[in-house]
Formats: sequence, C-alpha cells, structure tokens
Amino acid sequence: MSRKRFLDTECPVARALDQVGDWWSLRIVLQAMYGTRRFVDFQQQLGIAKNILCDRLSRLVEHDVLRKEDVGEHGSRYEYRLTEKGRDLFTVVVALRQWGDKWIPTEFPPLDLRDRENGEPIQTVRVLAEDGRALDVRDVFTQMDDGRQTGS
Amino acid sequence: MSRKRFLDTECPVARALDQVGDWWSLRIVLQAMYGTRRFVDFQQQLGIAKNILCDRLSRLVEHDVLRKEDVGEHGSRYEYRLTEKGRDLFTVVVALRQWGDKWIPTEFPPLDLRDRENGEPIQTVRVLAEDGRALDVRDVFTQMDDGRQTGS
DNA sequence: TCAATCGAGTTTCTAAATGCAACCAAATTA
DNA sequence: TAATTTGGTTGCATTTAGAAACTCGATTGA
Repeated sequence: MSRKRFLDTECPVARALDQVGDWWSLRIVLQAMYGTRRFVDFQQQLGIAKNILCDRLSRLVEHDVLRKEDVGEHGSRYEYRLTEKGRDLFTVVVALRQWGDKWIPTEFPPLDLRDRENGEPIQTVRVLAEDGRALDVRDVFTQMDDGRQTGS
Repeated sequence: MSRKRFLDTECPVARALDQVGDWWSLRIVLQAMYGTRRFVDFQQQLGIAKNILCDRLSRLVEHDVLRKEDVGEHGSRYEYRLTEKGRDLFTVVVALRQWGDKWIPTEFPPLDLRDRENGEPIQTVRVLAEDGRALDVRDVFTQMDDGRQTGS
C-alpha cells in the first residue's frame, strides 16, 4: 500500500515531517541554504537521481518551501530559491547539524558555522525557558486543551 | 537499487538524517519523549505496521538513540527508552514542532509546550550568535578547513 | 549554418521498502 | 486449562527509489 502521510494530524511534528521528512528534502533545503539554486547544481552536489530530484523539488515548491523562478539567462532557465517558510527551517537544520557533529563524529572536522558580523562561532541551539534557562526533555510538559498534561 | 545511505559523509546533517531521517524514526523518538516505552503502545499511538516498527526500533537501538531494557514484569517484557543521544534530539524535535505549528496550521490548536518549573510557555528555538543576537540563514557562513567560506 | 552542448526534465526498468494480515511462542491472567 | 498479552516473524501485493537512457528547446562553437 502507499506510504502513510501525516497530513492533518494533530501533531505538528508529523505535519512537518510530511513536508520535509524524507531522505532528501532537508538536504535539498540545506543545499539551498548554502546558495545552490539550479537543478544541475543540486543534482551534482547531492548525487541524487534526476527523477527523484525533480519530484522532491516540485513537492517543496508545492509546499511553499522553495519558489521556482524563471530566469531567462543563457541556458539556465530556472532557479529554486528558499521562501520565508524554507528559510525558517534554518533552526531545524542547524540543530540537526549540531546533533550530527556531536553524536556521529567522523574523521572530518565538525562544520564550523560562524557569525557573518564578527566571524565568531555560533551558539549551540537549545530549548530555552522564558527566563533563559536551558531545558531538557524532562523539564517540559504539554498543556492539552482539555486540561490534561503530558510529559516524559 | 538500494536506497542511498549518507554514512561517513562530510555533512553532519546527512549523517544525522541517515540515523533518524526516515518517515518514522523521529516520530518514534517524539513518542518516546512523551513517555511511551512499550512496543504495543508505540504501535497503537503511531498507527505503524508492526514489522516496520520492529525494524525502526532495532535501527534506533543499533544507533544508540534508544536502549532496549528487559523488564520482567507481568507480560510486558521490554522497554525502549531514550539514551542521552536520543534525549539530545529534543532540540531538533522542538524546532520541527514549532516550524510545523507556524507554517502548517490546522484546525487543531498549536501544541503548547511548557516549563515544568513554572508552567510558562517556552521560547521559540532559534540560532543565536555568541552575543545572543538571533541569526538568520544569511547571517552565517561556513568556515572551511582550507580557508574557503561558504554562505547563502 | 550545422553540430555539439546544456539545462531541465521524462521514461523505462529493476531493486528495495512499505503495509496488511496471518501466524507464532513464551508468559500471564481468568 | 483456555484465553490474552507482548513482542515479534513471514508472505504477499503495492509503492517508491534509483540508474541509465532518452527528449526537447535554447545556446554556444566552429
């Protein structure tokens, strides 16, 4: 049977994963954040099959994560660029990147993301309480509309 | 051909996605953060096929995101619990959840995550500069080991 | 001007993953 | 002793992923 989709579920994580939760989409978004815009460049940089790239790009455009622009220049006809929604995945991507660097180290050095303003490394992304304390899974609960509380 | 895996690539996002980047894994981790521990509970709460759940749980255990514990109590024999590595996905999950709530709204109210200490809502997860400024994609660049700089 | 190339795809075909349902076996409960 | 619970495995049909070949209009190059 067809793969289950998570549309219209109460869980926002599920809805998010429905739009960007497959093997390639987040990597395409990441590439776009690095500045890649053209079909061939995505294809070469990611080593993805063209039909899959095609499919993913249209899905991302459909979900308004990317915008497809017709640029009439010398042979390169389209550009795929991040929308505000797509740019807003920055936090997710950086969190994932930091998690990968921390927990799945390799012989490669961790990628070094820096502040353009002063060249300093950025902070580790964390979940913060209103007053600025860093929070762990166990420090939070979910307030349900019916008054119930869920927590780990 | 076999699905591409991203192991041992320079990109930490790719490595992370290799371990938790499929349709179900992050949702299983999320469920575990809600407190779910037993096979049948994951199965019912997620509506996932048993063989797929089996496969994903063992993959997550193999990657040390979950730990499988034998608990000899009344018929329930195993518990799957988050390791520190798994718990550390909290940031990613919360970022994804906030993104989903912001950009894929539904008739359901946004899930309301609160600080256990004082019942206050938590902050939106953001990428911060060393001095605390919130950063966008365009405010950062990647410092490569060879001195090159990449940015969007 | 006419062939080669490029950019952005389709098409075709095979291998693999997904999902459902049925089955299984140990331990527990009724 | 029979039925249930838990945590699976097996078989099978349906999708999906991926590689390679093909298309097709615009552009470059000789």
